[in-house]
Amino acid sequence: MAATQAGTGRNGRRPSVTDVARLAGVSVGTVSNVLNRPENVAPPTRARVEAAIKELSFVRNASARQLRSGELNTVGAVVLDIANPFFTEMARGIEDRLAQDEYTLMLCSSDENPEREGRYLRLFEEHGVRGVIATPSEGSLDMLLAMRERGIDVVLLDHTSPLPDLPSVAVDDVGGGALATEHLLAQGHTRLAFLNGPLTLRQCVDRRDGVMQTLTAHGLDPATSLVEIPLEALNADGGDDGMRRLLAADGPTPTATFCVNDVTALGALRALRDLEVSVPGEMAVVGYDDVMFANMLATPLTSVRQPMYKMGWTAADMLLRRGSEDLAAEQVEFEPELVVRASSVPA
Amino acid sequence: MAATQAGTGRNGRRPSVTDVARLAGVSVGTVSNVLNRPENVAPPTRARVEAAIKELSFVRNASARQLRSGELNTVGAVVLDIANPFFTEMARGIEDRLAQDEYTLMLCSSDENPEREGRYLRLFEEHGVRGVIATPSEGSLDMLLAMRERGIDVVLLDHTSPLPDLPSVAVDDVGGGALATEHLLAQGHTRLAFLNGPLTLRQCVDRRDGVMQTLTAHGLDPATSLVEIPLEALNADGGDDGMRRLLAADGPTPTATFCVNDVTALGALRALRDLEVSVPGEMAVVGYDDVMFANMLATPLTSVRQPMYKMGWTAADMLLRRGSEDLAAEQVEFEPELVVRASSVPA
DNA sequence: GCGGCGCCATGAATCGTTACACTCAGACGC
DNA sequence: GCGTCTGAGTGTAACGATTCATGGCGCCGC
Repeated sequence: MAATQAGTGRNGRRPSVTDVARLAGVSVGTVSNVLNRPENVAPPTRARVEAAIKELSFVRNASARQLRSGELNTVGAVVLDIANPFFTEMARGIEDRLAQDEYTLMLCSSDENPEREGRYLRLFEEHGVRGVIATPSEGSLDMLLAMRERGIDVVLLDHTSPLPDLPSVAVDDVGGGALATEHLLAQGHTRLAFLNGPLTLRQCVDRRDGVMQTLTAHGLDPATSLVEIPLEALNADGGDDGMRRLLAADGPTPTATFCVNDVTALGALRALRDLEVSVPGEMAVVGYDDVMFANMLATPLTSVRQPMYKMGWTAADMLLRRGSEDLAAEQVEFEPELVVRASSVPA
Repeated sequence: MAATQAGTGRNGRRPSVTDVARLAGVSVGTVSNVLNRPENVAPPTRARVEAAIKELSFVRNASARQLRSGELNTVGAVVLDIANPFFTEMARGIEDRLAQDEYTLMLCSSDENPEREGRYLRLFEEHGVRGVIATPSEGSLDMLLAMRERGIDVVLLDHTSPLPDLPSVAVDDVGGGALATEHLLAQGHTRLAFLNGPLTLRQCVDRRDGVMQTLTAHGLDPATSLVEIPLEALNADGGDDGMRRLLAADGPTPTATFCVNDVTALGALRALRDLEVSVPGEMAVVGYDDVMFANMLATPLTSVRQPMYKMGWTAADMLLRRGSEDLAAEQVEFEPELVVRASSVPA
């Protein structure tokens, strides 16, 4: 009997509290109490209601619930590229911290496309998320600020905050770029290449600044000692293509390449292998992020390490703590760390 | 003036259509029309309403919207592990297909934890998602079936369907396990190891079946020719640990290892490197998935390739097409493909 | 000049849940 | 025996957007 009832699905609309109330012979208020304050309902009544819920396989309607009583335990996050281990590792950190407080995460990937990012942010807001963690691309900052004006907590991730009262978790990317460059200069390289992403991304700009500052600090002129290759895409294929373009270009070929992240470095190494250029002998390579597989590559990759998991965890933590305690905006900045491996130092 | 109005945020509640209507001097119905059927509103009126929307920085409330008019263009997906490139590549496929139809994706990671998976599925249902794409772990299948009874489209991903009318996208994992085993036997190995995940996961069971069938088909007794190592975790550390346990175990050490996926194979290779065991000389290694970095490792990894992106794309496509056309349940099965590299064949 | 037709805009009803003020019965104290 | 208190359950007004039957108004054709 229960089966016939419950199994009908698909045709009628979902059962509501009213249906449950009718079946259990109580009022809707009582059903709501069973759902939300069961201790206020006498055990026999509660049992009857629970039986009715099971019988109808009733599921609360989150929209109605939220419409009536405001808040929702969901946080939205927009990252640049979900296929990049750097971002998924951060996402894990976010998710783990949110799970502690029974929050859930809506994760979206903007593909570095501001329009897509905007669409997701709007969607989050329409859904009434409690807060947003975002790795903004250029132009979307205004939208985030506007959302904050409307009362949605915002934490920037992998992006230093441009405003004192906007919390953020970041890594000193200028320092990271400098770290990589210092290392290559110390190895005796004087002609460097930089495979970089679009300058609409803050990460790319900052790492570039670090490179530039370090070069000039060492008395080198970037115009002659640095070849910049703009990448089509910040993935392995982009890196592969960038390296091929670098090697095909006119003029003296650099002896060392700094890649703006490890995934592109992976592609660059692939191109070097295919073209039979020895690493680090003919071309030293340094990446950025130190993702899981960096130390397991054919040529283990020298990389600038970022504490990805911790960054994500911290961002989520700040968001949740802000919600409850309403404390001042923190701006956490982690220090990058150079991990030297065989791709930049001869054995 | 606009600024003072819009900038107040955080204190009052969000503006509603009523506020917009009042400011524009029209009725709520007209505001709704501007939002949903702008062609039915006279241009001057529309302009007035749009100005009011901007002035108040009004954002639609998705809960109310959905409560009244049913549907919502969101699809939920639960995958086993968001940090595994196999799943993120599938997620990209899903996302790209959904974006074509202006759908959005809520992505969650169950961590192979059925309880967590159940929580996410319930959340999806409460939110009224249009459909769910899931890589189910053991036990959650019942929940998915129940959701389908209640009218939510379900597509299984990376899981063959146990029921004729439940659509699914999968890969022949028995065949994949066989492929790997055939290959190792063809290389002359007779004592194999299998680093496998929990048998609560279908993938692990099927790949194991493929191994077993192949061994017996070749007249080998699994009891003597196969060492099974159950992994603590399906990530690099789990693989590292599993390989160490394998090497430390009593009895003759196998000469070849099949890892249930590439991420664990990466860990296994790491352990072998650290313990100075040569690959493939002393130990051949085969992985599964053929993720992006498999061919770039110190020892390029032989792996069983799965069309990850295409799987995700197809699953999303089936979901969307089902919604509109209401066609019969398809059960797509892709064929795995062995990619031989240096980790299993001496140079 | 009038019926009829489009075009626009209106506003009440509606979705499912929750909060809250309320009733009612029974227990208890004096 | 009367007031009071408590615990259990009730009924209804919100929440915010959408839908749809309704009606006013101007214009066209006969």
